[in-house]
Amino acid sequence: MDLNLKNNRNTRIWLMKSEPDVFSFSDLEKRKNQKEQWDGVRNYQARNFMMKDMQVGDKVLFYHSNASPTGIAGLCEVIEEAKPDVTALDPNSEYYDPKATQEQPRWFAVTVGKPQKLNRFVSLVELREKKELKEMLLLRKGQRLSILPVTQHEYNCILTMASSRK
DNA sequence: GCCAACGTTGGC
DNA sequence: GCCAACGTTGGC
Repeated sequence: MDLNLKNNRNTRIWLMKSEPDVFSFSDLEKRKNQKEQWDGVRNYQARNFMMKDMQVGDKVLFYHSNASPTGIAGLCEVIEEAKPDVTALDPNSEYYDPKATQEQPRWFAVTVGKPQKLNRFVSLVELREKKELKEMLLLRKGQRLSILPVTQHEYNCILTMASSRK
């Protein structure tokens, strides 16, 4: 499976999926200081993006998954580097991982903030219709990773879509 | 709710 | 290390 997900230092833009029923873009806007640690990720590839590749200042497309409609709900930024995801240590958390310990936290998460509204929601259906986005990882069959790198070109294209009418 | 397409687990 | 069984993701 060649998804071209290798470590890429030029990557400064990411797409992060969240189920709006759990945590939506407007939830981020309402948070104190408008920031939130991206906890609950329990996939190593997504974790490694947060631990190894994401840097403070990276741009993030906030994507609503498992929703109607699904799509890009807003923008935000990485504002703190990855730190231990303490929900893994909490037996009462739905994200509890018995294999995680204080010494070996196992799961890490960046903190995102600076939510920035888009003129409008850009749905997955619309993204699929764009020829320019044909190669976008999000749109690949079987791609389920909850954190994905986005190219500058894809980012620009989506911002243009969001600032213009359907 | 269905189910394709993944990822993870654990026996061997 | 292989791989079947199982669990999860996420669009529809």
